[in-house]
Amino acid sequence: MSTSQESGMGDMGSDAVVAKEASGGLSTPPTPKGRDARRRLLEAGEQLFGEQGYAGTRVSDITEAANLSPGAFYRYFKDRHELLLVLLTEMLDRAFDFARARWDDNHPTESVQRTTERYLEFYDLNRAMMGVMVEMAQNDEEVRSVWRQSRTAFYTRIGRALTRGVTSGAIRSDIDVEVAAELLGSMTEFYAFQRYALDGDALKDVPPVEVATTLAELWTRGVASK
Amino acid sequence: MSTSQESGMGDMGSDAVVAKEASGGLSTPPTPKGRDARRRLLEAGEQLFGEQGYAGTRVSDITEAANLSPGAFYRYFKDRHELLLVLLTEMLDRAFDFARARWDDNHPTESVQRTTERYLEFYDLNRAMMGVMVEMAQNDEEVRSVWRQSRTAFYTRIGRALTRGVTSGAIRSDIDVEVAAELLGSMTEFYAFQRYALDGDALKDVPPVEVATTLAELWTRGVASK
Amino acid sequence: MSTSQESGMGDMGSDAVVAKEASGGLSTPPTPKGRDARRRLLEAGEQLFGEQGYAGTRVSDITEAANLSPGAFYRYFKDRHELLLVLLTEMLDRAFDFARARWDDNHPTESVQRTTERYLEFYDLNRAMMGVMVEMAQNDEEVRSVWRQSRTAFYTRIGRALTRGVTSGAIRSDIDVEVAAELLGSMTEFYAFQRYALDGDALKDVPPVEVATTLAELWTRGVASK
Amino acid sequence: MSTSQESGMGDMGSDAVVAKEASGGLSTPPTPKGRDARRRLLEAGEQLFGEQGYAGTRVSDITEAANLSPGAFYRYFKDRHELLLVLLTEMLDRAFDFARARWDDNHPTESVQRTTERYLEFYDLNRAMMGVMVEMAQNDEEVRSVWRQSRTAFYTRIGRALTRGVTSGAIRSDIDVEVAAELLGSMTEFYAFQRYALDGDALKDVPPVEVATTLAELWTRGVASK
DNA sequence: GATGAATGAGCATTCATTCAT
DNA sequence: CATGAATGAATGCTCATTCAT
Repeated sequence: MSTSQESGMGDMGSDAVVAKEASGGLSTPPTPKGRDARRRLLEAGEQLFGEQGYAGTRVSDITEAANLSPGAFYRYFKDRHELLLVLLTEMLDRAFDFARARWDDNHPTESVQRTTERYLEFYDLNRAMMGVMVEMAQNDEEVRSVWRQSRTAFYTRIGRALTRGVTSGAIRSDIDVEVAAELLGSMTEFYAFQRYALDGDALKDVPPVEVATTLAELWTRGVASK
Repeated sequence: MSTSQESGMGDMGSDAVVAKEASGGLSTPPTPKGRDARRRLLEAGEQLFGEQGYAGTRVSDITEAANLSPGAFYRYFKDRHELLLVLLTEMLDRAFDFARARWDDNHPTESVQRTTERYLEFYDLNRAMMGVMVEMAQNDEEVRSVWRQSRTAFYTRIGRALTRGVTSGAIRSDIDVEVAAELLGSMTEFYAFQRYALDGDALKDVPPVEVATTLAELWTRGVASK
Repeated sequence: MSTSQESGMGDMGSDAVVAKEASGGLSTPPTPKGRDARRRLLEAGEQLFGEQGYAGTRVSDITEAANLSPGAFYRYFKDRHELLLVLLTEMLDRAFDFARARWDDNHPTESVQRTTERYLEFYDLNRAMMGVMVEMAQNDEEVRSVWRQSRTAFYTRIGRALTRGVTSGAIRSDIDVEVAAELLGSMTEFYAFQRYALDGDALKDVPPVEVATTLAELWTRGVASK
Repeated sequence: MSTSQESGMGDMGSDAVVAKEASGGLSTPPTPKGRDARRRLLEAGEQLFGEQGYAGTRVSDITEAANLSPGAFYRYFKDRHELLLVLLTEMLDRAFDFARARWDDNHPTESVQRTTERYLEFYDLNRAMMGVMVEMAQNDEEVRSVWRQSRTAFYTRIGRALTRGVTSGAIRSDIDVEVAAELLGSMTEFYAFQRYALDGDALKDVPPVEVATTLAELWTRGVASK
């Protein structure tokens, strides 16, 4: 019989995406003053990239918002692009951890629902940067790469849960687990993307909880009436 | 009893997205020479936007590829952005028509599978422009708008099929049809997006047909074993 | 017996240094207007590089002097550096032709003197750009290269004259013709350089003609009294 | 009768160029630690200016190579330019001393040869900084000045030797001693410059000794066969 | 219809130098 | 003595767009 366990979806967790910031600027300034400046740049970058997109944000916008001179930026980041990568990498790492929820093999529907809620919540909170990531992925191999790694980590986690479900008999054994994991993950991710990033949540009066419920239902039982 | 009918998924089709090109350039040049020039610009634009993204494609790249001088561009399009919109609009219209498949209420799984296959095929063929659309949607309300209309048309079509299924008893009546339609559509769309536009199809050895099958299965029966 | 002949010093002439300007901008604009603009940029560049050095001359200085907008520059030259190369190449070609003088094997001293006078005259006229060339040669391999080719052409020409002199018995046969050619050419070149480019001619009250005479004497008879 | 004497070429030597470093930084720091830091900066500067040119060398490059923080530089030198001047001045002083050789009025050819060998050797050793000096002379009056003073010292030394030679009858009295001195010095200097600084010694298989011999021959006897 | 010359705003980045600690 | 954070002026280059021919 299956047991309730912590993080049934796997633990590729925190190191799924490797930090990458050594190249140009100081990732860990030696003095408190420096660390503070770096932090302010990070915050300003997230804010502005989110509001105006990557292309629409000038380095000088960022330094201004961080109360620094233009030149100071380059002490901490090689260029605008490196700042973006740091921001995205950190966000994806947080997403992976955030969406991790207690998984109960005996109640897969509820488990999916819980995870989905968490995911939607995170997406809602980070919708702006998610949009930036999508924007950039098209022409930027590095962004594509960090995103791909993150998705892979998610799909792997889902795949493990499915596999365990197949073993325990809770999940049908006639489906391609890997493909199913990608499809199910895609369903959640793109729903979130279009709801929060693309449509700006404007017309959606359906509460996320209900979406999570429906999604969990579809996940586990499909649309068939029997 | 249910009947087999053309386009069970709805018919918001061709006029779902309204052509929009009257503002600046001649959408239908009077002379054959002019029509040819315009066509060449359209082709060059699709080619280059797809290869290098919108931001990475200069007007002069396009006119060069179309064997025209830079100035000539503005006889046919108000600006670079209008060309993009024309291209996207036409593509989305074609997508909607292309993915339309005979729908059999008695065999929903097969119907979904057929439609999905068509959709993936279209996406594969137009992956480059799909990527451009995603890139642009982030910061461009007009692009967001044409895309949203297109998605809405799709979801509506799916929703109608679900409603008909509920009526006929083939589909569970306890789900939110609208949300379900969005989720199911999202699953397909994002899978296609990440497979073709983001990952470049590189590592995918699973044939699209199999994906369509799995997806149709999940659609109709979910993952639950019983 | 030796004969008087045209250009006894050789004829590596006009193609000693190959023009190189195809890379970035239009070396030959199709319209007269364009050709005129390019010419104005060339003239302004020569003027300003000469007056303020390469490093001290901004592209905007040049376009301003040429009555053009900053952007226009790049229609005709890839960048500031290409303009410099065009200017230097053309100047060195002219120098080689300019310094060519009728050479009389029976009167080597007079021949050297004539050539030297011409050379000094040319240097005087082009002192500014000569200085720029020297400035740039230190860190710019391309400049070094065009200069080296030009010097080589000169030394070869001198070497031929010496060889012919050896054959005719007018020149000692116990010297290394090649080394001698380099040394003799160096003497002239550096004298000109320090006189015109470095010292600005300020303190020199010795007329060039006298210098040419002395140099020709040293050339042919050295300093020994008998 | 002529006598063999030390440094027949004159002794404007060591003080020909006045040290100039009082303005901004400590030319002689009080503590051993400070003296060491200053020395390291000097060494790093010579190294880097030589390798990358003046324009290509940042203050931070120098301080980094010297294991100091950027700010520390300004304790020892007013600015980057002052460091250069100190370096050049010292080098030119050393050059003047180094090239000094025993002069024998009875054997002028050998004396010239010896001096030339020494000069070429020094140039070879200091080619990098020589190149920097040439680079800078174009636009920097101070550099021009220290160089001019150094050359003048050399030419004066040569001129004295010539004058003495005229007096003793070893040298023709019909030449302009001053001009001849400049020309002869130029010949050596520019040969060295183009050989070591410009062409990088790459293609030169003629050993310096042979060059010195040929040069001494040309110097004393010219190219005329009798 | 087409050309190509001209525009000029826009922006990332560098680096010598200063200064608080 | 030394550090390292901060400055901010300076500038080359791009490219969408206009317009005279």
